[in-house]
Amino acid sequence: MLSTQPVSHEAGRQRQGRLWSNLKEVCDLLHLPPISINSEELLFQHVQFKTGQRVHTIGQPFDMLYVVNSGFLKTVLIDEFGNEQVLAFPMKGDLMGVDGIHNKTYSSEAVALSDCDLVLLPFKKLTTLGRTHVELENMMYGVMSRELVREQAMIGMLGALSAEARVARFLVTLSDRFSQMGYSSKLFNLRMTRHEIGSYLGLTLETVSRTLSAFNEIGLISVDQRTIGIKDVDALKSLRRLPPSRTRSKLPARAKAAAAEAQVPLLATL
Amino acid sequence: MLSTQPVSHEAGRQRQGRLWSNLKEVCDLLHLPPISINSEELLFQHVQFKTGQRVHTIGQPFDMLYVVNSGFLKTVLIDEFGNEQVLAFPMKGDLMGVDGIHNKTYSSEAVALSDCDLVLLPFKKLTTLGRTHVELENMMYGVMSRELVREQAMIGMLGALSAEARVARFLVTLSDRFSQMGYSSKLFNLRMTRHEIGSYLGLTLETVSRTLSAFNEIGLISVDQRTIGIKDVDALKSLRRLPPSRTRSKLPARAKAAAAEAQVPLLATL
DNA sequence: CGAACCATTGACGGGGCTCAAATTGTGTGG
DNA sequence: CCACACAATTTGAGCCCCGTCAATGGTTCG
Repeated sequence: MLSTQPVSHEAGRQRQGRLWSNLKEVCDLLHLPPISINSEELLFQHVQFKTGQRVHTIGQPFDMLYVVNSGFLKTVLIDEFGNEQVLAFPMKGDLMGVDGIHNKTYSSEAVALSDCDLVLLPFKKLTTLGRTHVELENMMYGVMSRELVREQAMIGMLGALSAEARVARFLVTLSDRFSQMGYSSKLFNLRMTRHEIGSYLGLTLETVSRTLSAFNEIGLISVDQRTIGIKDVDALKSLRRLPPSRTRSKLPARAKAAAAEAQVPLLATL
Repeated sequence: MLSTQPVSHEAGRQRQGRLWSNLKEVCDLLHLPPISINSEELLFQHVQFKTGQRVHTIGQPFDMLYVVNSGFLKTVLIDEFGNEQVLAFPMKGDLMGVDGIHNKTYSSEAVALSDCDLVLLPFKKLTTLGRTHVELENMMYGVMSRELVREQAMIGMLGALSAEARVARFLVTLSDRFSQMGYSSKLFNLRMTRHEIGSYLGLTLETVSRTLSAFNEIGLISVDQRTIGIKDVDALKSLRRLPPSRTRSKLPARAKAAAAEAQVPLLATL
């Protein structure tokens, strides 16, 4: 039902019956300092996608980047057996399509999980413009680097955290994102299935479901189908565990602040 | 010992007592089409690092990209407990430092696993130059996008493959890389410890060790400490398994070629 | 209103982590 | 060059987390 999703598109204006955004609005969306560019007339077109529609598919010729203005999506890899591997859940302010630059074809698939409004960024246009506007060029590099850092963090999580910790982090991250977007950080609806969450976190859907139920029972959250209430953010944030432990480096003087106080004793002890 | 490591540096020339490379040589190193740029005099300095030395550390101000000309390294994340998470094992032709563009500080640490020779690419110089040379700019975007795609594949692996499959893939990838570099693809030395491999693959060092021993026993490889002999590449390549299975998408008509013939029945059945 | 799809929960087993010890390799100082 | 300390690797035993299989009920949508 998407009841909590706003229909208003702050960024964007009508023109020729469609929505368009100027560069400043795109920068705002990406959480980047606005670029003082003379060409105020530079506009980017929006496109709408309905739930279930594909924004781009694997192998499709690349020519566009996309910025999410509203709505929720998933990006997935498809392996040789047809299995989906969820890579991310892009939402407002996220950039999509960067993986297509290399090879000139998209290497992932983007699917709308709800009705979406996306800003189209023709890549050629962007680079051409960047050549004369240093700030734009820096923005491009910055955004791509940010994506890379994000993925590195993801690798770190998949490589080092337990199922409980992954789910907890997932919830905290979602909460933060919703908060950024002006929604409640304490109560929100998941736009994806347990299956998709599991794929994203490297877990099965049953483990995701069980972990959510466990969090619910000990009062960290409330769960009702796709409605999640965050009850104890701090507990969720500090919930860790190190299955591949003994992975400690021998340079203890490194942790910026061994300020990691006593951790929640994890669920098993309850 | 590094007995199999060549001391020669194909790319690079002496000048002022140091090694320098021009743009064409850098492109070759990165496996990119050579850029026909007029400034033949454009040279990039090399720097040498000894085993154990850090190329850059987390938080250090960013201003350089690095291309590996020879030697082996690891890039790592450090979590709040001081634990290392290995992100990659850069070797000849790999680019390092891209994660530093965003935030102007490196978000990972690069450590030399052997004596190394790196080409320094001052980022400012690169972008400035890219503004007047479209090809160079495209190269920059392309390389960054390639890194991103690589990390996406890594996420897919960590999220979907069993321990055996991860180790098998790791070996095949290494074999390919060594082959590319002109070494034997059938016999090579690991430059990293079991611990580092485990961190990279999201496993414990014991699991890595046991898996290698198991591969050895069934004749897929030979193992003697850090010397690996590849006996049956095809078996290693086709060795998969899908712990988070049932992850099959409901659109079976997708797999580009259900050409996935019968797989090796995995170790457990032997 | 029925047919998918989705979520929850239980039972069970095994893959991989933990703890432990023995062996071998590696680096450093005398 | 050798001896010693330490790091790396291997291997075993045990167990627990989480994947697998299965059944039920709820939700959605044509």
